[in-house]
Amino acid sequence: MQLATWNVNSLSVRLPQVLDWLAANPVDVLALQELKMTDDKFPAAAIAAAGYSAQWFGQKTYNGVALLSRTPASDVVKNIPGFADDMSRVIAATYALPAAPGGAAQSIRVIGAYFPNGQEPGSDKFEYKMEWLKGLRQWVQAELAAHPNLVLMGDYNITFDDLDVWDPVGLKDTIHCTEEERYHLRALIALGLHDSLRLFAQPEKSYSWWDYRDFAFRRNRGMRIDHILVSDALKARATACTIDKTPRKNERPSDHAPVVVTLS
DNA sequence: ATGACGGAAGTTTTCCGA
Repeated sequence: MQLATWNVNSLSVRLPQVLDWLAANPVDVLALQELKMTDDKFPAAAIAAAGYSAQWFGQKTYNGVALLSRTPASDVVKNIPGFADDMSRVIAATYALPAAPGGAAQSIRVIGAYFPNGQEPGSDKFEYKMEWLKGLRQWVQAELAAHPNLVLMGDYNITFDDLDVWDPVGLKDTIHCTEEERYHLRALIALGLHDSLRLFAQPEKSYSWWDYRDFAFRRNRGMRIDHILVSDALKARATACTIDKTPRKNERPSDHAPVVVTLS
């Protein structure tokens, strides 16, 4: 089974690339972020024609998340229960999980999330990011208790450490790299989650986002801010995790690349 | 120090992203 996450920076613009990518990478579940469209504009028919069912949660202009899947979703939740939010940032669903060898059929809980950007430490948007992170953690803790097989994936807008940053000195304490943000990321890990990418050997300077400006992709000046966190039970089944830079080489790319995890 | 690029809204310039 494969699951992936991709911030597409406008699904209207990127739909052909998403369909091309799915044709080449027929993952079981794909979480999308930054749809930047209202729900009535979601291209459900084109996605169904590609063999995927979809759950989506959009809004005008900004944000918006979706889950595309080979099998139907159940128990869909939009945004964080108990955390009032007028932005569409979270969508969760449950899917059938193929039984492990000799085991019984199971289910997998998938949470796709577009974490707040935060703009600048000390700003109102940064404060909102901190409150959102607290609300998310409280809810994910309860979800983990209910669902041993859990994946939390999306655009976290946080780096774990210097390895995730092309210029850790120049970008020290700037947005995505502050100690406050990283505290919250480690707190998610402390719930019993694991950073899929670091379970496996990776190329040096592996990033998932590059600025559109200044030839940042060509110079590999990026950050790793898109993550797939898996629960203990799924860590035992994880066999690979990769960042696919191929779509970032398209003519009109998203600024993010997809991240893919493989489970046995 | 600033802006660079890209998208949306919407109409010419502004907000926002990361």
